[in-house]
Amino acid sequence: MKNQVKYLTDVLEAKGYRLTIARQVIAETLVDSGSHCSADELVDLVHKSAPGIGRMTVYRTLELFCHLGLARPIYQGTGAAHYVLMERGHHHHLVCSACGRFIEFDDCVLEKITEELISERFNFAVEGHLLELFGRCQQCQEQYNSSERL
Amino acid sequence: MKNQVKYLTDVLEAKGYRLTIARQVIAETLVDSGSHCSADELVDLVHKSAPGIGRMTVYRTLELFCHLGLARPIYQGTGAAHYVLMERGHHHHLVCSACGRFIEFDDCVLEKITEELISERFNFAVEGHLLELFGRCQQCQEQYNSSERL
DNA sequence: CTCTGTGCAAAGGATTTGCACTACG
DNA sequence: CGTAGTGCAAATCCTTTGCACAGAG
Repeated sequence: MKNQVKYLTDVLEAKGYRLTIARQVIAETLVDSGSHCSADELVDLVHKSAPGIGRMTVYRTLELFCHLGLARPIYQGTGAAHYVLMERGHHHHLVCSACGRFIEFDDCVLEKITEELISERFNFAVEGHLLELFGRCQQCQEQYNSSERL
Repeated sequence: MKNQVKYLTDVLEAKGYRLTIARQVIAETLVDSGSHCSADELVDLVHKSAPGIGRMTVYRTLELFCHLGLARPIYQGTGAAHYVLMERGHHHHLVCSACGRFIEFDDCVLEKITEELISERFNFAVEGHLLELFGRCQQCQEQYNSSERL
């Protein structure tokens, strides 16, 4: 987890971006949050350890992370976008279509093969991927039928 | 492609939603667009064939499609969310991190296996997935080095 | 006929500028 | 020291309500 933060800051420096207090705090907070939260939640969390850091800085840092392939915005259809960290370029999670719960997992063997195939077929230099699986989590399979209306 | 539209409208009816002109036009337009556009673009496209259909109806229909697992919003980090159709619950594309170009593809063999593994391990009823691969498309590999700044 | 779906306009949020100030390297 | 990064507030843009009307079944 500490390593994860170091990786983020190392990439920043390697690309010639300045390693500021704000960016460090934001990186730490994002990792601590479980690598998954909205910009707004992140602003609140950051304020707990460093009240001086502005909302804008959080937005801009997230944008920077995305630009560098370190994070990715995902949109849940309502409200604000969420940001997920892409550890070593990868992120996987399950999204429950009933309760919206996220279940993070880290299993990359099959996707590796996919990447190689794609890389060849489309002449596309794959740098990472996001795999989202949609369905019903255990609780929601028990609680609901599949027919609740919008 | 025609089948794709029929599938969408069939699901609507099967779930007890009314099959209105507006929904039909929106489904057709979304499929014609290549199953991938922003709400705003879709409003404009829909207006070309049916000027009477309001912006709200497009938003609400997209929300409905997402609720039914027929579409998925994706967020590119700037501006409006894009919506992609999930054909038979699946969608795959490549995103170029330099030019933002999308390359759609349809290759599902490996993911099938992944779904089964996940399903067992997490007791999660997988209904579909979205796989996004990030990297450089052919043109961008030729044109840029990997170090352009934000 | 009844209830779901639609359209409009206004409200509500999230995200993005513009610009002076701060601080990393 | 110079430039990249920051913070604030105002502006912008996307998306969502509220409510009366229209149309599908």
